[in-house]
Amino acid sequence: MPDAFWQPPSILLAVDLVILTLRSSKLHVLLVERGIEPYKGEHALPGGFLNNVDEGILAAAQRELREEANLDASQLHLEQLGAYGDPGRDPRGRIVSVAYLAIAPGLPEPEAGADAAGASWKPVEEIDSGRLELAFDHRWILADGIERARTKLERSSLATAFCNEPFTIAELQQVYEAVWGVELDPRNFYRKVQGVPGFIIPVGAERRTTKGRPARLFRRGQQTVLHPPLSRPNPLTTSEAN
Amino acid sequence: MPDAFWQPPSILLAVDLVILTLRSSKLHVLLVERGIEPYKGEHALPGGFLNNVDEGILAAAQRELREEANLDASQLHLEQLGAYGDPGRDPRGRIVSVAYLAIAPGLPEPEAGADAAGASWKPVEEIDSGRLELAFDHRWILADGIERARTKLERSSLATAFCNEPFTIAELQQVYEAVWGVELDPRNFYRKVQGVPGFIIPVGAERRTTKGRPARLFRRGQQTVLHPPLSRPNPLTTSEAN
DNA sequence: AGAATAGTGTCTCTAAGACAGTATCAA
DNA sequence: TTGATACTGTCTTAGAGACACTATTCT
Repeated sequence: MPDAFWQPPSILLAVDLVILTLRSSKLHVLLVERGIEPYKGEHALPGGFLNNVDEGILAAAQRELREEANLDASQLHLEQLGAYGDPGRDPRGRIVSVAYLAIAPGLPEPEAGADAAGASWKPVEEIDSGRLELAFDHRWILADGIERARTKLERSSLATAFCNEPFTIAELQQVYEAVWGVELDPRNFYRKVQGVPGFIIPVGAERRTTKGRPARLFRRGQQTVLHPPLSRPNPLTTSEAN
Repeated sequence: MPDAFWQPPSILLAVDLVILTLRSSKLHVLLVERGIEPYKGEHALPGGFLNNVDEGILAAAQRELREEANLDASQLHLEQLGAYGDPGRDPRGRIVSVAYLAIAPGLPEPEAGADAAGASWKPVEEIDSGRLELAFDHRWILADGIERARTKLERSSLATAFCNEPFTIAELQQVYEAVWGVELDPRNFYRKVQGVPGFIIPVGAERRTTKGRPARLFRRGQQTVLHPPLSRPNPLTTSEAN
């Protein structure tokens, strides 16, 4: 029990970014190679400390997005994941990190030529298969970010944040398949996506150059909450797993 | 851009608790009356600073749950909501608060006879109708907590955390009705709830004393993710609202 | 018997999933 | 024409919602 002379402890606050995108139909995350100790040379989520005591947490996340990933926060989906503050998560001392989830469309440049050298997109599969290790507790932050994206695809229009406008329905389907890690029937996907009012809007001009029949082009609709939802295929229940 | 002599700013870290329960079929939240400035005399969420630099954030939340609400964290659902750290949210300086959502079954005692005098259950309706104002940004934290509970009722067994065991299906229905703020058809509710494998388990002994036919009693099942989900009645879409 | 609460059955409609078939391009 | 991709239609089944009905208690 704190007495009259007790003072609350001071803590260092950082932000970390889980930036997801789709590259060649696979879910990727932006990682940086750490230039300083601890974990020097290892891969980590981009992030950093608050600049000063007056900087907002979201503002810090937006700044890091620009500095470390060369991305413009105003064009991206950005939401808070939560605070990660286990004592001992950072060997330098008590550091609490607020993690943010950012969703970016496929970028033209392979990676950002930003301040932080060594930023690169990595397939998330390499991390949760254990082939690629992350510094600190970033593996768990990433897992939480992916899980957040997975569930939000069902009832929100988050999937369109992975796409450059205009996009085709097949591109949108690739988003769902990559994030959920499943295959979807294109025919049913077409019907369902088109049936959600305000999800995607056909842009007058159609077609695009590939092989085969040209696809209609769409842009994001105004609706952010999807009804009916695009439900994820049944996860196995514990009783069904055998 | 930080130079070589730059040091990250130190910050004070607090935890705040959104503790929800059901009292006479209405959703209630536990509030304390602040005994010190700022906002002295006003209502606020229970919470407080980290005790020391080695205390975990979750541990601090569990401690506050015990100190301020006299509740045993090991018996309760407790999950993190997120970090609230806008500069200016606390007039004492830069204080970042990590909010937690706790779900408690209806307690036998009307309120906790704990250290913090003046703790009391308030209907959440009084707050978001604006009749009761909260200190700091606690109104928004509470709103986020309620929203989290609402969405988690659909796909998780969170609803049972509001119930003392054993419980009846009608009691469980009241949870859904109070949190969602809707009326549900009891007959359809029975069918759906019973149809979710592992959600609720009939405890051998049935019946209970009321007026009318005795109700069968249930306890929580082992399944935490519900399939099929209990879907919330359609929110009006923007196009439907007129 | 009547009121009250608990629980079942049945019908309709929407939406999910499976899958056949058609359309429009390039080579 | 063939191959490839885009898109449409149709059937079956699961689940949502509406609502009539039966069951078991108390007074």
